[in-house]
Amino acid sequence: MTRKSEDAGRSTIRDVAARAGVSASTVSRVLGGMYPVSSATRTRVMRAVRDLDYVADARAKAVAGVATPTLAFVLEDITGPSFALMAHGVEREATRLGHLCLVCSTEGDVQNELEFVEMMRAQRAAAVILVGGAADTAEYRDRTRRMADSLASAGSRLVLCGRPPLGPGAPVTVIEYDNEGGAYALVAHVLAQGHRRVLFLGGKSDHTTAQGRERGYLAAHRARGLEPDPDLVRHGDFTRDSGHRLMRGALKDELEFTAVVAATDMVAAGALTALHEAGVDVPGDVSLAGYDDIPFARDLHPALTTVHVPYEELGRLAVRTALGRTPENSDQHLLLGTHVVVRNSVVPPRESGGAREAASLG
Amino acid sequence: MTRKSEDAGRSTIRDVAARAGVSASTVSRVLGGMYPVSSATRTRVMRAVRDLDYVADARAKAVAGVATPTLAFVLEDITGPSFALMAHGVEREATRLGHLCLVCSTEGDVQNELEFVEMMRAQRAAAVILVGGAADTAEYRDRTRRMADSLASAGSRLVLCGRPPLGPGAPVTVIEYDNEGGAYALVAHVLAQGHRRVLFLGGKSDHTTAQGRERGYLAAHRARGLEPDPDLVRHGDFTRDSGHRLMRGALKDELEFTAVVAATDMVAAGALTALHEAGVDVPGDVSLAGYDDIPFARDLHPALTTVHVPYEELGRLAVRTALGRTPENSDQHLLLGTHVVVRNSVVPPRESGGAREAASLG
DNA sequence: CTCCGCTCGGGAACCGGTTGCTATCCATGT
DNA sequence: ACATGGATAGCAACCGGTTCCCGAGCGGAG
Repeated sequence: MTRKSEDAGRSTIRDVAARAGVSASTVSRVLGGMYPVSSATRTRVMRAVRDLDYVADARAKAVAGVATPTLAFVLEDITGPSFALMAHGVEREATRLGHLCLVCSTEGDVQNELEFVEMMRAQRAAAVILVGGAADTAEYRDRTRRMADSLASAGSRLVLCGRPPLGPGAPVTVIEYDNEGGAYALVAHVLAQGHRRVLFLGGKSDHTTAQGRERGYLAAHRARGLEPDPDLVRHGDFTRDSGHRLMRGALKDELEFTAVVAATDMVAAGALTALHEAGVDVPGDVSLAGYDDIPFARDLHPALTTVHVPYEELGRLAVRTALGRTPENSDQHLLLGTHVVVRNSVVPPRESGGAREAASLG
Repeated sequence: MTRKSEDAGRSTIRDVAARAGVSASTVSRVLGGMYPVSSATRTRVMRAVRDLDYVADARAKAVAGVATPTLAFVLEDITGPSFALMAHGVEREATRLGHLCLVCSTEGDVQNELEFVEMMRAQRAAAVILVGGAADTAEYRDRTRRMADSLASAGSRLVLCGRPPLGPGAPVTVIEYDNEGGAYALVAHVLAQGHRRVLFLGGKSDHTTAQGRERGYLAAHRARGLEPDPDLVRHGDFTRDSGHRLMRGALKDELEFTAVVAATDMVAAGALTALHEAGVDVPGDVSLAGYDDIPFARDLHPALTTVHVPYEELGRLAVRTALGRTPENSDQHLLLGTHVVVRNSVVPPRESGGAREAASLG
């Protein structure tokens, strides 16, 4: 009868006070715990709190100066495995540090991003983490710079996570991974197996992540004194469907190659399926490599050789750095390492063969 | 010089008022837009707002009665593909409806869940969405019921999404999908191909989602007058590693079967890899089916026959229903359909053969 | 028997907004 | 010329908390 029968909506601290026969200040103090209160009073108050199922309004507390620290992260689409990994890292670390965690997916729309950052400023979020590559245009830098300043002047902080850094002096924390280096190492590995015509299935050509991986591809060739045939690099996006489409196109064009390097594991997965559909054996006829080392990579058949990116760690680091209190490290820029993980999808080429013959036999 | 030179932290509405030479009320009104203000005043105020880069504190607004609607969802681990899909649906629909979106992953810890729900109550979230199966114990019902009441009395709402429903009368919205039905249809399909010994790789035996799928497996057999060999159902969890381990175990035990039904696509992926490793051909020697229809399922080789679950729609519906204003539909319970999607991993069994012989030959 | 200091609780101001009520100004209508 | 009223802007109260400051009661020391 007593317990929670008198709901009728959220109760205030004054309701509790009235029920306990004390003042609101006293309730606040026993809940705060940092103030001497007689145990009799404490008991009465606690009882009233339980009876009313009272929880102090976090927004009101915030206004009064006792904020619930909050942090936001925005990505394009949480559905992508590598994004999900980062999100997980961010979320874990944030809650470990006692922060609430707001998400927003922009679906690639700049306008959404802008609006969301504005909301976060209104929420007085401790930090806003922008995740994932983007086109590095002047407009991008300008816009992002403005967000950074705006956030900074509100006592908040912008974090760029795997996203093109701004010029120096911007109040921004940047966490990246060695994107180009990973691609370089991977392609070097493929080349070392003896492949000479390796097809590159890239992403959008203005997307910095895609660019970095393509640069690695080129650099690895040049380091061996090779100049890759321009016909061998094709552009799409980072989706599974793009890999499938691009691969089918390459097959139809009767392009000659003995290995394929995909810009992401998703692209590789699509490409692999297209290869299977065309009757091309992987890695027998054609070797295949991916990028990201998403959990699924090892369950592809053959298990995918790829480059490991510490996505979850990236996310964790992003929040730890953003929330790091030391003021001297204000404009940090971190770079995490990547490494290739060798599985079964890349082997030396046959003396003769490759995609063209395999497909025409199929 | 003028612009944003006078940062020094967030500015208040009174700063803006002072700079524009008006009162705080006036600033509030021009920002609110719903009150007649002379255009001269409006201009001065807007200019001050821009100069100071002012954004009203959302928490203060909330206290004053103009809340930013917020909604929370909590899941075990956003890294799982089906969870990610639901998260995406939730997030999309929430922002479409103008809500902010808080996340929390519990890592399976009940304590975390409880604490988070309490925070959400303090935040006055419009709804809290609990995602993913759980053990349906008395303790679970009791605890969840308590959360529901607590939230309800604070004017909020608990949504159970793919999670065991409470008894009637609980102030809860439940969104489920036809878990057992999907499994039934899938196993019926496998049986219809002629398989008689089908191995079931299940999840935790107290987990309701796992139970539902297992019930479907059993029911499909019985509908045909078959009683499956108890040795053919094995329990693990819903991870890729579990599938791998279970499959290896079954192979080592020289269990006889011609088809495998995995409780999730992840489990199927692990099992498939184990099968490949043992030199068993899929679907030649053994057929394989999964559950969830995660995007990756069709890039497995062979492309995985599985049952499609409308996860994203589930998430969208969860928020739409939770936020649905009609008060008559207070204790809603929705059930979404599932359907099997036939790909290449299930074919009729060979006259003789199956896993045992294939493995011993390999 | 005072006086002092400590413990404990209440009143009121404040946080950063919103909004009801009121006062002023100015342009009409007659 | 005066009443009338619409358009604007300001004052002050309020939202739900926290905390500063102060006073009351009480026990021990001098």
